[in-house]
Amino acid sequence: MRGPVRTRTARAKAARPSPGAARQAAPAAVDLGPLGGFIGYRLRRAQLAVFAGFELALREIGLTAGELSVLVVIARNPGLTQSDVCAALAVQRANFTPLLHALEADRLAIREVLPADRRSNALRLTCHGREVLARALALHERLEKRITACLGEAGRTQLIGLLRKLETL
Amino acid sequence: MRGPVRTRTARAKAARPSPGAARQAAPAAVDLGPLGGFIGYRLRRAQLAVFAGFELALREIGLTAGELSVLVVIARNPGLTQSDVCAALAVQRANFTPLLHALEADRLAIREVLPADRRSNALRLTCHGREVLARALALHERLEKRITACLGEAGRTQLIGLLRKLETL
DNA sequence: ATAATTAGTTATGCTAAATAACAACTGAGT
DNA sequence: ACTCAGTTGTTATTTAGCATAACTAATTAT
Repeated sequence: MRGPVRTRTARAKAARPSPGAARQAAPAAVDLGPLGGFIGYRLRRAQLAVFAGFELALREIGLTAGELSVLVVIARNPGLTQSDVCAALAVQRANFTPLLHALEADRLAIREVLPADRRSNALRLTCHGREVLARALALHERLEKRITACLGEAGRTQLIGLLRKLETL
Repeated sequence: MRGPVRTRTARAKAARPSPGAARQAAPAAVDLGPLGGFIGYRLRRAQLAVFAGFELALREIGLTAGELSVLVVIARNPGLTQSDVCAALAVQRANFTPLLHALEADRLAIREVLPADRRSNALRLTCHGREVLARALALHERLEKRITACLGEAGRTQLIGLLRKLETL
């Protein structure tokens, strides 16, 4: 069963110093060479950290980053079709279907067949969906706060600007 | 067979205007709402673009981003163990094994059992590996050039600094 | 009508990433 | 010398993200 509130895998095993632990010699500081200057590498490492933070922040709601993004877009643009959302978020239509069905199964969103064009569905949030979204956004806000604390307000704004430019590469 | 030069999937289908093409009404500009300010979202979009650029740039060599990063690290730090590389690149040891074996099968790297500790392997590049790495780095340079053209030299430096900060979130 | 397109779906494959379990090996303490 | 906890690399398995091809149903152009 996949309710709107899902508990992910329980992590955190509390790494004890452990008695017979062989104390690691200083990690020897591996030289990354040119890799450290690769934007792609830095993006991957940063994304790993941010996504870990995301999962931590939204654990109690149990929404995926992808699911949250879809909820936000539907909330802001009720009546969009699946293709519209897919185009907006750069998701393949084929991959969007199961994601949306999951949201529907959780009673967060509904697909409404349009009489005008019976091929496409108008997407809307349920009341419950709006509530969950509001909670999720509040939780997510904490993550962004953490990021702002890490980068500074100016740094955060700069970063977004730079990443947006990269998207048009 | 998986040679050092692999041709990935052939894309680029040249979207023709096509005769009976229904001219899309203006895409209606979906409102992303707060999503546009999510660092995680921006990271994903940027990474998509950069990785697409990576694949394009390295197509003729056929190295994965992960593979290239491993080659760079081994080249710079000959004799590292698998665990060392994994720690340096934030890769699971279990996932590293097949990656390394692929590099070995392509005669780019070798595993040398240490008499001192017969559990671990010292990793080195073959001559061929060094050659391929040099070519790969040259090709990758083009990508970084494109990125610099997109962000400016200052922007590129800023971005790397900001992403590094994010890694420690 | 008929041909071409579009919207959504299904099936499938690939890669990255995570986890658990295991054998071989090491080293520290008794 | 021996035990035992810990490490190294491996295998197997699972999951998520992204991609492509092929299909149905509905729509539009000619």
